[in-house]
Amino acid sequence: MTEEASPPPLDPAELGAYFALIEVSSLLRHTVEQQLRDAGDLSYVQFQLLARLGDTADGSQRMTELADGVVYSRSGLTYQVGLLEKAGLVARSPSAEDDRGVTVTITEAGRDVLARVFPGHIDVLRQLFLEPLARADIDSLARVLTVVRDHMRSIPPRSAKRRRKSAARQSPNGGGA
Amino acid sequence: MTEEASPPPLDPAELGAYFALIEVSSLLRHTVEQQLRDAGDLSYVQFQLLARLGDTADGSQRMTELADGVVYSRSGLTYQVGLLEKAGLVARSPSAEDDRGVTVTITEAGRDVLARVFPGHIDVLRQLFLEPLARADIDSLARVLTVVRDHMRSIPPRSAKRRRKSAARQSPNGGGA
DNA sequence: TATTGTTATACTCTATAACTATA
DNA sequence: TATAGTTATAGAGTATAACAATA
Repeated sequence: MTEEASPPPLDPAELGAYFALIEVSSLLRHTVEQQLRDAGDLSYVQFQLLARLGDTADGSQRMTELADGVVYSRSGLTYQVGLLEKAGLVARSPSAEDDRGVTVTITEAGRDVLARVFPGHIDVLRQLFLEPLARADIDSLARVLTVVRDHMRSIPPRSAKRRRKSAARQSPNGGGA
Repeated sequence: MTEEASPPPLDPAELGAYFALIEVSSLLRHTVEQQLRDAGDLSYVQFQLLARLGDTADGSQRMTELADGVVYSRSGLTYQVGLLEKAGLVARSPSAEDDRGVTVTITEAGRDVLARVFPGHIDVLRQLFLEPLARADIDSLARVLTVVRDHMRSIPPRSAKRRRKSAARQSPNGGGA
Protein backbone atom coordinates (compact mmCIF):
# COMPACT_ATOMS: atom_id res chain seq x y z
CA MET A 1 0.00 0.00 0.00
CA THR A 2 2.97 2.24 0.43
CA GLU A 3 3.86 1.66 -3.15
CA GLU A 4 0.97 3.10 -5.06
CA ALA A 5 1.78 3.61 -8.68
CA SER A 6 1.92 7.33 -9.23
CA PRO A 7 -0.58 8.39 -11.80
CA PRO A 8 0.78 10.66 -14.49
CA PRO A 9 0.68 14.24 -13.30
CA LEU A 10 -1.97 16.59 -14.56
CA ASP A 11 -1.09 18.82 -17.42
CA PRO A 12 -1.27 22.62 -17.11
CA ALA A 13 -4.75 22.95 -18.55
CA GLU A 14 -6.12 20.29 -16.23
CA LEU A 15 -4.48 21.86 -13.24
CA GLY A 16 -5.63 25.27 -14.36
CA ALA A 17 -9.22 24.14 -14.71
CA TYR A 18 -9.15 22.50 -11.30
CA PHE A 19 -7.52 25.32 -9.40
CA ALA A 20 -9.61 27.97 -11.06
CA LEU A 21 -12.76 26.01 -10.35
CA ILE A 22 -11.94 25.68 -6.67
CA GLU A 23 -10.89 29.27 -6.31
CA VAL A 24 -13.84 30.71 -8.19
CA SER A 25 -16.39 28.66 -6.36
CA SER A 26 -14.82 29.43 -3.00
CA LEU A 27 -14.77 33.14 -3.54
CA LEU A 28 -18.23 33.19 -5.03
CA ARG A 29 -19.67 31.09 -2.27
CA HIS A 30 -18.04 33.24 0.34
CA THR A 31 -19.42 36.45 -1.07
CA VAL A 32 -22.86 35.02 -1.64
CA GLU A 33 -22.99 33.74 1.90
CA GLN A 34 -22.24 37.17 3.26
CA GLN A 35 -24.95 38.69 1.13
CA LEU A 36 -27.49 36.12 2.23
CA ARG A 37 -26.53 36.59 5.83
CA ASP A 38 -26.76 40.34 5.61
CA ALA A 39 -29.93 40.51 3.59
CA GLY A 40 -31.93 37.70 5.09
CA ASP A 41 -29.98 36.11 7.92
CA LEU A 42 -29.78 32.93 5.90
CA SER A 43 -27.00 30.45 5.46
CA TYR A 44 -26.42 29.18 1.97
CA VAL A 45 -28.00 25.86 2.74
CA GLN A 46 -31.06 27.48 4.22
CA PHE A 47 -31.34 29.59 1.11
CA GLN A 48 -31.10 26.51 -1.05
CA LEU A 49 -33.84 24.81 0.91
CA LEU A 50 -36.14 27.81 0.74
CA ALA A 51 -35.45 28.31 -2.94
CA ARG A 52 -36.21 24.69 -3.63
CA LEU A 53 -39.49 24.86 -1.79
CA GLY A 54 -40.37 28.13 -3.44
CA ASP A 55 -39.87 26.51 -6.79
CA THR A 56 -42.52 23.85 -6.34
CA ALA A 57 -46.15 24.34 -7.19
CA ASP A 58 -47.48 24.08 -3.66
CA GLY A 59 -44.34 25.17 -1.83
CA SER A 60 -43.99 21.77 -0.22
CA GLN A 61 -41.66 18.83 -0.27
CA ARG A 62 -40.99 15.83 1.85
CA MET A 63 -37.88 15.69 3.95
CA THR A 64 -36.50 12.91 1.80
CA GLU A 65 -36.93 14.93 -1.35
CA LEU A 66 -35.13 17.84 0.20
CA ALA A 67 -32.36 15.57 1.35
CA ASP A 68 -32.01 14.26 -2.16
CA GLY A 69 -31.46 17.70 -3.53
CA VAL A 70 -29.11 19.08 -0.95
CA VAL A 71 -26.32 16.68 -0.18
CA TYR A 72 -26.83 16.18 3.46
CA SER A 73 -27.01 13.81 6.25
CA ARG A 74 -30.54 13.40 7.42
CA SER A 75 -29.77 14.81 10.79
CA GLY A 76 -28.20 17.82 9.15
CA LEU A 77 -31.37 18.41 7.21
CA THR A 78 -33.47 18.04 10.33
CA TYR A 79 -31.27 20.61 11.98
CA GLN A 80 -31.53 23.15 9.17
CA VAL A 81 -35.26 22.69 8.72
CA GLY A 82 -35.61 23.06 12.44
CA LEU A 83 -33.89 26.43 12.26
CA LEU A 84 -36.08 27.54 9.39
CA GLU A 85 -39.18 26.45 11.25
CA LYS A 86 -38.13 28.26 14.37
CA ALA A 87 -37.69 31.37 12.27
CA GLY A 88 -41.17 30.89 10.86
CA LEU A 89 -39.98 30.46 7.29
CA VAL A 90 -41.25 26.93 6.85
CA ALA A 91 -43.87 24.75 8.53
CA ARG A 92 -43.80 21.05 9.12
CA SER A 93 -46.81 18.81 8.87
CA PRO A 94 -47.38 15.09 8.81
CA SER A 95 -47.38 13.61 5.36
CA ALA A 96 -50.75 12.60 4.01
CA GLU A 97 -50.00 9.30 2.33
CA ASP A 98 -47.20 8.08 4.54
CA ASP A 99 -47.58 8.38 8.25
CA ARG A 100 -43.85 8.21 8.68
CA GLY A 101 -43.25 11.16 6.45
CA VAL A 102 -43.03 14.88 7.10
CA THR A 103 -44.00 17.56 4.64
CA VAL A 104 -42.17 20.86 4.72
CA THR A 105 -43.95 23.92 3.41
CA ILE A 106 -42.60 27.39 2.86
CA THR A 107 -44.60 30.08 4.63
CA GLU A 108 -45.50 33.56 3.52
CA ALA A 109 -42.70 34.86 5.68
CA GLY A 110 -40.40 32.43 3.95
CA ARG A 111 -41.40 33.72 0.56
CA ASP A 112 -40.90 37.24 1.78
CA VAL A 113 -37.37 36.49 2.86
CA LEU A 114 -36.69 34.83 -0.44
CA ALA A 115 -37.98 37.87 -2.29
CA ARG A 116 -35.94 40.17 -0.12
CA VAL A 117 -32.79 38.22 -0.72
CA PHE A 118 -33.03 37.50 -4.43
CA PRO A 119 -32.10 40.88 -5.90
CA GLY A 120 -28.86 41.11 -4.00
CA HIS A 121 -28.12 37.52 -4.80
CA ILE A 122 -28.44 38.15 -8.50
CA ASP A 123 -26.41 41.32 -8.17
CA VAL A 124 -23.55 39.42 -6.63
CA LEU A 125 -23.67 36.78 -9.32
CA ARG A 126 -23.63 39.38 -12.04
CA GLN A 127 -20.89 41.52 -10.60
CA LEU A 128 -18.57 38.84 -9.40
CA PHE A 129 -19.17 35.96 -11.72
CA LEU A 130 -20.92 36.82 -14.96
CA GLU A 131 -19.66 40.32 -15.60
CA PRO A 132 -16.34 39.50 -17.30
CA LEU A 133 -17.79 36.77 -19.48
CA ALA A 134 -19.00 36.95 -23.04
CA ARG A 135 -22.22 35.31 -24.02
CA ALA A 136 -20.36 32.44 -25.62
CA ASP A 137 -18.28 31.94 -22.47
CA ILE A 138 -21.37 31.58 -20.35
CA ASP A 139 -22.91 29.12 -22.77
CA SER A 140 -19.72 27.13 -22.89
CA LEU A 141 -19.36 27.13 -19.13
CA ALA A 142 -22.91 25.98 -18.64
CA ARG A 143 -22.52 23.22 -21.16
CA VAL A 144 -19.22 21.85 -19.90
CA LEU A 145 -20.12 22.05 -16.23
CA THR A 146 -23.40 20.35 -16.92
CA VAL A 147 -21.56 17.49 -18.53
CA VAL A 148 -19.41 17.20 -15.43
CA ARG A 149 -22.35 17.38 -13.11
CA ASP A 150 -24.26 14.69 -14.93
CA HIS A 151 -21.17 12.54 -14.86
CA MET A 152 -20.74 13.05 -11.14
CA ARG A 153 -24.36 12.29 -10.47
CA SER A 154 -24.12 9.08 -12.41
CA ILE A 155 -21.34 7.75 -10.25
CA PRO A 156 -21.78 5.87 -6.99
CA PRO A 157 -21.92 8.58 -4.39
CA ARG A 158 -20.23 7.80 -1.13
CA SER A 159 -23.40 8.63 0.70
CA ALA A 160 -24.93 5.51 -0.75
CA LYS A 161 -22.84 3.36 1.52
CA ARG A 162 -24.88 3.57 4.64
CA ARG A 163 -28.51 4.28 4.34
CA ARG A 164 -29.47 4.38 0.75
CA LYS A 165 -31.71 7.13 -0.28
CA SER A 166 -33.95 6.68 -3.25
CA ALA A 167 -30.97 6.54 -5.52
CA ALA A 168 -32.01 3.46 -7.38
CA ARG A 169 -35.42 4.44 -8.50
CA GLN A 170 -36.08 6.97 -11.14
CA SER A 171 -37.72 9.98 -9.70
CA PRO A 172 -39.96 11.85 -12.11
CA ASN A 173 -38.85 15.22 -10.88
CA GLY A 174 -35.24 14.43 -10.36
CA GLY A 175 -33.79 17.82 -9.82
CA GLY A 176 -33.37 18.87 -13.31
CA ALA A 177 -34.09 22.25 -14.80
CA MET B 1 -34.46 49.80 4.38
CA THR B 2 -33.28 50.30 0.89
CA GLU B 3 -35.75 49.57 -1.79
CA GLU B 4 -33.70 47.76 -4.34
CA ALA B 5 -34.99 47.70 -7.85
CA SER B 6 -35.35 44.11 -8.89
CA PRO B 7 -32.63 43.28 -11.34
CA PRO B 8 -33.71 41.42 -14.45
CA PRO B 9 -33.72 37.71 -13.79
CA LEU B 10 -30.93 35.53 -15.03
CA ASP B 11 -31.44 33.72 -18.29
CA PRO B 12 -31.26 29.93 -18.49
CA ALA B 13 -27.62 29.76 -19.51
CA GLU B 14 -26.58 32.04 -16.69
CA LEU B 15 -28.57 30.06 -14.18
CA GLY B 16 -27.25 26.85 -15.62
CA ALA B 17 -23.67 27.97 -15.35
CA TYR B 18 -24.20 29.10 -11.78
CA PHE B 19 -26.03 26.05 -10.52
CA ALA B 20 -23.70 23.65 -12.26
CA LEU B 21 -20.70 25.47 -10.88
CA ILE B 22 -21.99 25.27 -7.33
CA GLU B 23 -23.03 21.68 -7.64
CA VAL B 24 -19.87 20.48 -9.32
CA SER B 25 -17.58 22.24 -6.90
CA SER B 26 -19.57 21.01 -3.92
CA LEU B 27 -19.51 17.40 -4.99
CA LEU B 28 -15.88 17.55 -6.01
CA ARG B 29 -14.85 19.23 -2.82
CA HIS B 30 -16.76 16.72 -0.79
CA THR B 31 -15.16 13.74 -2.45
CA VAL B 32 -11.69 15.22 -2.36
CA GLU B 33 -12.04 15.97 1.32
CA GLN B 34 -12.90 12.37 2.04
CA GLN B 35 -9.93 11.17 0.08
CA LEU B 36 -7.58 13.55 1.85
CA ARG B 37 -9.00 12.55 5.19
CA ASP B 38 -8.67 8.88 4.46
CA ALA B 39 -5.25 9.00 2.86
CA GLY B 40 -3.52 11.56 4.99
CA ASP B 41 -5.83 12.73 7.75
CA LEU B 42 -5.81 16.16 6.20
CA SER B 43 -8.58 18.69 5.77
CA TYR B 44 -8.73 20.44 2.46
CA VAL B 45 -7.33 23.62 3.90
CA GLN B 46 -4.45 21.79 5.49
CA PHE B 47 -3.73 20.15 2.18
CA GLN B 48 -3.76 23.52 0.46
CA LEU B 49 -1.33 24.92 2.97
CA LEU B 50 1.04 21.98 2.67
CA ALA B 51 0.83 22.01 -1.11
CA ARG B 52 1.58 25.70 -1.15
CA LEU B 53 4.61 25.27 1.04
CA GLY B 54 5.79 22.29 -0.93
CA ASP B 55 5.66 24.38 -4.04
CA THR B 56 8.14 26.96 -2.88
CA ALA B 57 11.88 26.61 -3.32
CA ASP B 58 12.73 26.39 0.34
CA GLY B 59 9.44 25.02 1.57
CA SER B 60 8.79 28.14 3.59
CA GLN B 61 6.41 31.03 3.68
CA ARG B 62 5.42 33.70 6.10
CA MET B 63 2.06 33.52 7.77
CA THR B 64 0.90 36.56 5.89
CA GLU B 65 1.77 35.05 2.55
CA LEU B 66 -0.14 31.92 3.42
CA ALA B 67 -3.10 33.95 4.53
CA ASP B 68 -3.04 35.78 1.23
CA GLY B 69 -3.27 32.55 -0.70
CA VAL B 70 -5.89 30.76 1.30
CA VAL B 71 -9.00 32.75 2.01
CA TYR B 72 -8.84 32.93 5.71
CA SER B 73 -9.04 34.96 8.79
CA ARG B 74 -5.70 35.24 10.51
CA SER B 75 -6.89 33.37 13.52
CA GLY B 76 -8.14 30.61 11.29
CA LEU B 77 -4.75 30.32 9.73
CA THR B 78 -3.07 30.25 13.11
CA TYR B 79 -5.41 27.46 14.10
CA GLN B 80 -4.72 25.35 11.03
CA VAL B 81 -0.98 25.90 11.11
CA GLY B 82 -1.10 24.98 14.77
CA LEU B 83 -2.70 21.67 13.89
CA LEU B 84 -0.13 20.99 11.19
CA GLU B 85 2.67 21.83 13.56
CA LYS B 86 1.28 19.59 16.23
CA ALA B 87 1.19 16.80 13.68
CA GLY B 88 4.80 17.50 12.81
CA LEU B 89 4.06 18.44 9.23
CA VAL B 90 5.30 22.00 9.46
CA ALA B 91 7.62 23.91 11.74
CA ARG B 92 7.39 27.49 12.85
CA SER B 93 10.37 29.75 13.31
CA PRO B 94 10.84 33.46 13.87
CA SER B 95 11.23 35.42 10.69
CA ALA B 96 14.73 36.61 9.92
CA GLU B 97 14.13 40.13 8.67
CA ASP B 98 11.03 40.99 10.62
CA ASP B 99 10.99 40.13 14.27
CA ARG B 100 7.22 40.24 14.26
CA GLY B 101 6.96 37.65 11.58
CA VAL B 102 6.72 33.88 11.65
CA THR B 103 8.08 31.60 8.98
CA VAL B 104 6.34 28.31 8.35
CA THR B 105 8.34 25.49 6.85
CA ILE B 106 7.17 22.12 5.63
CA THR B 107 8.97 19.21 7.25
CA GLU B 108 10.08 15.94 5.77
CA ALA B 109 7.07 14.31 7.34
CA GLY B 110 4.95 16.96 5.71
CA ARG B 111 6.40 16.19 2.32
CA ASP B 112 5.81 12.51 2.94
CA VAL B 113 2.17 13.08 3.68
CA LEU B 114 1.87 15.20 0.58
CA ALA B 115 3.44 12.47 -1.51
CA ARG B 116 1.18 9.88 0.03
CA VAL B 117 -1.89 11.90 -0.69
CA PHE B 118 -1.21 13.14 -4.19
CA PRO B 119 -1.88 9.99 -6.22
CA GLY B 120 -5.34 9.51 -4.80
CA HIS B 121 -6.04 13.17 -5.17
CA ILE B 122 -5.23 13.08 -8.84
CA ASP B 123 -7.24 9.91 -9.24
CA VAL B 124 -10.30 11.57 -7.81
CA LEU B 125 -9.89 14.56 -10.06
CA ARG B 126 -9.55 12.39 -13.11
CA GLN B 127 -12.42 10.08 -12.33
CA LEU B 128 -14.90 12.58 -11.07
CA PHE B 129 -14.05 15.76 -12.86
CA LEU B 130 -11.90 15.36 -15.94
CA GLU B 131 -13.03 12.01 -17.22
CA PRO B 132 -16.11 13.07 -19.19
CA LEU B 133 -14.42 16.09 -20.77
CA ALA B 134 -12.79 16.39 -24.13
CA ARG B 135 -9.48 18.13 -24.46
CA ALA B 136 -11.15 21.22 -25.84
CA ASP B 137 -13.61 21.29 -22.95
CA ILE B 138 -10.82 21.33 -20.43
CA ASP B 139 -9.02 24.08 -22.25
CA SER B 140 -12.18 26.09 -22.49
CA LEU B 141 -13.02 25.54 -18.85
CA ALA B 142 -9.56 26.59 -17.74
CA ARG B 143 -9.66 29.69 -19.88
CA VAL B 144 -13.11 30.88 -18.85
CA LEU B 145 -12.68 30.15 -15.17
CA THR B 146 -9.34 31.90 -15.18
CA VAL B 147 -11.00 34.99 -16.59
CA VAL B 148 -13.52 34.85 -13.78
CA ARG B 149 -10.89 34.30 -11.15
CA ASP B 150 -8.80 37.20 -12.31
CA HIS B 151 -11.87 39.35 -12.33
CA MET B 152 -12.78 38.31 -8.80
CA ARG B 153 -9.29 38.89 -7.56
CA SER B 154 -9.23 42.33 -9.07
CA ILE B 155 -12.31 43.40 -7.17
CA PRO B 156 -12.69 44.27 -3.55
CA PRO B 157 -13.55 41.17 -1.76
CA ARG B 158 -11.57 39.94 1.10
CA SER B 159 -9.08 42.73 1.36
CA ALA B 160 -12.01 44.92 2.18
CA LYS B 161 -12.52 43.05 5.38
CA ARG B 162 -8.86 42.90 6.06
CA ARG B 163 -7.83 44.27 9.31
CA ARG B 164 -9.75 47.23 10.25
CA LYS B 165 -8.62 49.56 12.87
CA SER B 166 -11.07 50.80 15.38
CA ALA B 167 -11.57 54.43 14.61
CA ALA B 168 -14.08 56.46 16.57
CA ARG B 169 -16.29 53.89 18.11
CA GLN B 170 -19.92 54.03 17.15
CA SER B 171 -22.44 53.79 19.87
CA PRO B 172 -22.90 50.17 20.76
CA ASN B 173 -25.74 48.93 18.72
CA GLY B 174 -27.57 47.04 21.36
CA GLY B 175 -29.58 44.85 19.09
CA GLY B 176 -28.40 41.42 19.87
CA ALA B 177 -30.15 38.35 18.63
C1' DT C 1 0.19 54.48 15.27
C1' DA C 2 0.14 50.34 12.18
C1' DT C 3 1.18 45.61 11.51
C1' DT C 4 2.21 40.62 12.68
C1' DG C 5 0.55 36.98 14.84
C1' DT C 6 -1.71 34.60 18.89
C1' DT C 7 -5.33 33.71 22.23
C1' DA C 8 -9.85 33.46 24.09
C1' DT C 9 -14.26 32.65 22.97
C1' DA C 10 -18.51 31.79 20.95
C1' DC C 11 -21.06 29.85 17.43
C1' DT C 12 -22.40 27.28 13.21
C1' DC C 13 -22.34 23.33 10.77
C1' DT C 14 -21.92 18.42 9.96
C1' DA C 15 -21.73 13.50 10.92
C1' DT C 16 -22.60 9.19 13.65
C1' DA C 17 -25.31 6.39 16.34
C1' DA C 18 -29.20 5.37 18.94
C1' DC C 19 -33.97 5.73 18.98
C1' DT C 20 -39.35 5.95 17.55
C1' DA C 21 -42.87 4.96 14.64
C1' DT C 22 -44.62 3.43 10.83
C1' DA C 23 -44.53 0.15 6.27
C1' DT D 1 -36.86 -6.20 8.28
C1' DA D 2 -36.51 -1.68 6.04
C1' DT D 3 -37.59 3.16 5.83
C1' DA D 4 -38.71 8.21 7.59
C1' DG D 5 -37.37 11.22 10.62
C1' DT D 6 -35.60 12.94 15.21
C1' DT D 7 -32.41 13.37 19.06
C1' DA D 8 -28.18 13.30 21.50
C1' DT D 9 -23.75 14.27 21.08
C1' DA D 10 -19.30 15.23 19.67
C1' DG D 11 -15.95 17.46 16.93
C1' DA D 12 -14.12 20.42 13.35
C1' DG D 13 -13.85 24.91 11.40
C1' DT D 14 -14.44 29.88 11.35
C1' DA D 15 -14.86 34.60 12.76
C1' DT D 16 -14.38 38.47 16.11
C1' DA D 17 -12.17 40.94 19.46
C1' DA D 18 -8.69 41.74 22.69
C1' DC D 19 -3.90 41.40 23.26
C1' DA D 20 1.52 41.49 22.99
C1' DA D 21 5.46 42.49 20.52
C1' DT D 22 7.66 44.87 16.96
C1' DA D 23 8.08 48.40 13.03
